[in-house]
Amino acid sequence: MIQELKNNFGHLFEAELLQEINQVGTYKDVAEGVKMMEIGDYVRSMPLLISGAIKIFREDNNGDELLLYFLEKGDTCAMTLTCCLGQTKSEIRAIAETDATLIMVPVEKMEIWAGKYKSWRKFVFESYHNRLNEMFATIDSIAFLKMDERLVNYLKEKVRISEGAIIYSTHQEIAYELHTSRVVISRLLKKLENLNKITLHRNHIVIKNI
Amino acid sequence: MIQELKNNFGHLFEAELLQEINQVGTYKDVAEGVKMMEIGDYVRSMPLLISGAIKIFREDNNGDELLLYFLEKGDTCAMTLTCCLGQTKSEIRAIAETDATLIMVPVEKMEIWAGKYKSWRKFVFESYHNRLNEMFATIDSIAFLKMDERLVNYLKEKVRISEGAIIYSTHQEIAYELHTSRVVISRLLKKLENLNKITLHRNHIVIKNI
DNA sequence: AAGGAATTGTAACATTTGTTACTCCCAAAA
DNA sequence: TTTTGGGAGTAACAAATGTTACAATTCCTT
Repeated sequence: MIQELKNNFGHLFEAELLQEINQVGTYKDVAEGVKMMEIGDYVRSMPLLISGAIKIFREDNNGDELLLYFLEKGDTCAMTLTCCLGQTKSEIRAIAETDATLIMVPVEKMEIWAGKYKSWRKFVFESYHNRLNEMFATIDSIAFLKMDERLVNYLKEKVRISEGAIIYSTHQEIAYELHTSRVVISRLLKKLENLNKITLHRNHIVIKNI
Repeated sequence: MIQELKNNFGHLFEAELLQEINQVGTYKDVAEGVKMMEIGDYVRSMPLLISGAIKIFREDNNGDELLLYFLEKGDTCAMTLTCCLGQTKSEIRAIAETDATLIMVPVEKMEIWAGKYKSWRKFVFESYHNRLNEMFATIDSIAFLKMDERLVNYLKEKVRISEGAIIYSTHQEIAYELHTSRVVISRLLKKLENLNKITLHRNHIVIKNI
């Protein structure tokens, strides 16, 4: 594990901290599609993402979902950070977008390290900063953009995350994540296909030049 | 100033930290309507809000605004926190919603105190947590609610912040903050008036039973 | 007092988004 | 092979929101 740690967090943390993480952290593999955290859950450990991607959702009272953002290699979950300290429930749902590997760190360490290591503080603050910025991007998207532009951004993000030009999603799944209806997504996707930006297939979409 | 500090932050910080804040912080009064931070600004000091309320805006490329949330007594600005450390620009605009008083703390202290005082770390983490939760509320609002419900929530929040049943805003101002058009707001306000929940006047709105 | 700007009310219409209903197609299961 | 269910295409319609236009009112300035 220490090697994985160095590869992904070596530039952030000093050797001593890496060593501590190595001692108390536990390795964890998560398969694509697995729910890693549910709204209302209490959090007992803090994830450091080594590989793969996690998608973070918000849900309203009617069970309607909205994709907020993705976590990637080198990220951690900002919600976890304060949930630990404050003993509050999770406000979000986390689902593995791809197969992922993480290191789980016991929550007690988080606060201890924050007092002990400047690099850890920097990491935690930057995590918050990144998450806030992603929330801003999400808000910009839903507040200022129309659904067709939101869809294009979504497709771009999916391509970036999956590192391939094929998106394996159904129209219904996309509709859930953007909080709209399947018919609306089908309509807009068809427009994009007519513009020669994508090609549509059953269960997958090929991105050509978005 | 030390007395103001004790009143507003005494339950959070130990005496030694209060003393430090008192030594390096400077008092600042801000009049209602004054712009306190602009998008793109670099931040050099961190505000601790003693009284009054600050409204935080997001803006898109076309200059369209959206109200994100309010800061109140005992709050600080989460953006400032990481902008300081990371030397990044502000992503938001801050405008005094009411007359306000704050204590400005030099940014260098923030990181130093984070290493030195557990209570300061707790304060900073909780600030992030609160801001994230406010962003969630904002996202819920624009993603899941229709404009009439958003408007009602907005009016409730305004009443709460101003601690009075009269809102001194024009329809146009409300439209800007909710990122819609004046006509839409006038239409919805009129409906609320017909439901006997508010009464409309030139330049102000009386909230009866929302 | 007159003029002008800001505020509000309202109608008419356009656009965007959501909903319903039906079709066809494909793939896995029986 | 037939059945079954999910995925996708599309039309028709409904609802929500945005836009334009104009009138009426109030307030401030000249």
